[in-house]
Amino acid sequence: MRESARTRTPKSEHTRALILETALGLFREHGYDGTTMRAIAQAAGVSVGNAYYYFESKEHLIQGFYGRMTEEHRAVAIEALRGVDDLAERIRIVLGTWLDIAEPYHAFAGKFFRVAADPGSPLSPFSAESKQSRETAIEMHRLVLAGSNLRYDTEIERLMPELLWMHHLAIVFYWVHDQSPRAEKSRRLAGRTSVAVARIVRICKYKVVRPLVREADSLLREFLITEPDQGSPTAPERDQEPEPTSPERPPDQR
Amino acid sequence: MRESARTRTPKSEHTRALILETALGLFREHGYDGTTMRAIAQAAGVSVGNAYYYFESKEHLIQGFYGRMTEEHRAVAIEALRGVDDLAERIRIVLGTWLDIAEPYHAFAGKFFRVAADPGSPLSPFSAESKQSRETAIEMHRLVLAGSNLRYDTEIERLMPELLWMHHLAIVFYWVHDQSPRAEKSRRLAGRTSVAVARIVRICKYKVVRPLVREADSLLREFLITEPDQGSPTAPERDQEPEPTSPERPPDQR
DNA sequence: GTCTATAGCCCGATAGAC
DNA sequence: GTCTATCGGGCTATAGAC
Repeated sequence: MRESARTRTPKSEHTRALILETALGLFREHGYDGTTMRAIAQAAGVSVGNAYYYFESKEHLIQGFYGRMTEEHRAVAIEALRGVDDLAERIRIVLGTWLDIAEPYHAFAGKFFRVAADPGSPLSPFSAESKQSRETAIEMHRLVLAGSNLRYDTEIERLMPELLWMHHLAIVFYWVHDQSPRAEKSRRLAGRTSVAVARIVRICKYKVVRPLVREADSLLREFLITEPDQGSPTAPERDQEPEPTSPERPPDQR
Repeated sequence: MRESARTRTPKSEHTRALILETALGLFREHGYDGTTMRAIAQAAGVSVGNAYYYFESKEHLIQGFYGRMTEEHRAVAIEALRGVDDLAERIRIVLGTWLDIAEPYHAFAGKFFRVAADPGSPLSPFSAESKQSRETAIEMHRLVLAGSNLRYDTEIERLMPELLWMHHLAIVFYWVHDQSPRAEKSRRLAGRTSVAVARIVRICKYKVVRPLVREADSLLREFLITEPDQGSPTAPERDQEPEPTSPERPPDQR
């Protein structure tokens, strides 16, 4: 049922990539809804059935897109971060490069986002299927911190990468709704919040906010951190886990 | 083409309500995808065409649901708030009553949320069509504040209702992903964040965080408040801007 | 303005042959 | 792995009744 992410033959790799590229091109040109699977198949020179052989559904094409973009962003961002050690600026760079790369898909991003928001969807940023992309993204934020000259509070140290990732998600959320010309508003917002985030990190040292920081830390650990073993709010992830406690998810999912 | 929200004849009101109730019942029973428009029409004893006469699309049924629930929640919450003046508790009550009311639709909430997340959708909490529900909700949070015994900082006073509303949205977001038995995790989270929010409000008085507060205020005003002034409840929306630079917004929206 | 009935388009998805 | 044929369901169209 679930074909493992990489099937080895180079032929199939090629076909898969071909279908994905074709689809993304058409999405950019005619939008997501405006592009039919038939059109994708035809443009790629394959049959509809074959397209479905590689991508379980039209939405899974989006996941392919997401994965590809995460990889590309990682490479570009790491390059752009070289030599910069101010935390705020580093954060801004990561966001800025993301906005650059995502720009061509802005119009289509709404549909992407919609699908990603469905907790049952494999495209949810919290889903098991997105794990790879998610971890790539979080890992990159770890680098953002590691390369900065800022001493941050150790209490939230472990959570910082996740927090920065969520900051990223928040900007993405804003961007999806942003209709300003070159997404200028999103860029300015990213610049401002980057500074604010860095400032918050700095402020955590002060005593007045200590209890708040501690509470935040506790909250995040209890409700957000999904990794330890089982329960993300989202889904059971490990394949070996045989349908844990809630067999009740009704027939909505596919 | 757009029939304004209330057509007065009681007959049509009744039919509309009938269709909506029937649909929600079926959604609860078979899920959103598992319920066809044909089935809804049949169960309600109307024709498919008639269902579409009242609801532009299947998704618009969700909007009807959202509006109805907002109304119901308002009534229940206001009642439950009576005599309580601790801010944290008041916030918790609003969230708790919402979770109570929403509970039966939890399984179907994923689909609801998914649609709502599409910025182009009339169902987006930020859309013109959702304005009524949105303002009802924000207005209620104004009451939450007004009835509390807490003196909050005047600088962010005007923004507080919106902020509380966003806090609410955040909890809803968590809830949608929450698979714990009676949404217990969401409830506990709501309780904890309510206290945290009240604490943040209180902390705003301290000098260390002054610059941060000012920055937050400025950020929110610039990037969040979308309605300059033009909004009367009946106002035309001013939604999609002319798009001088990129005439390419493709045919995705409806 | 409200409603029925039905035939049909379109497109995502699937079955099953090769 | 790849195809063609077909299905299911959202949505539309039409034509007419009250």
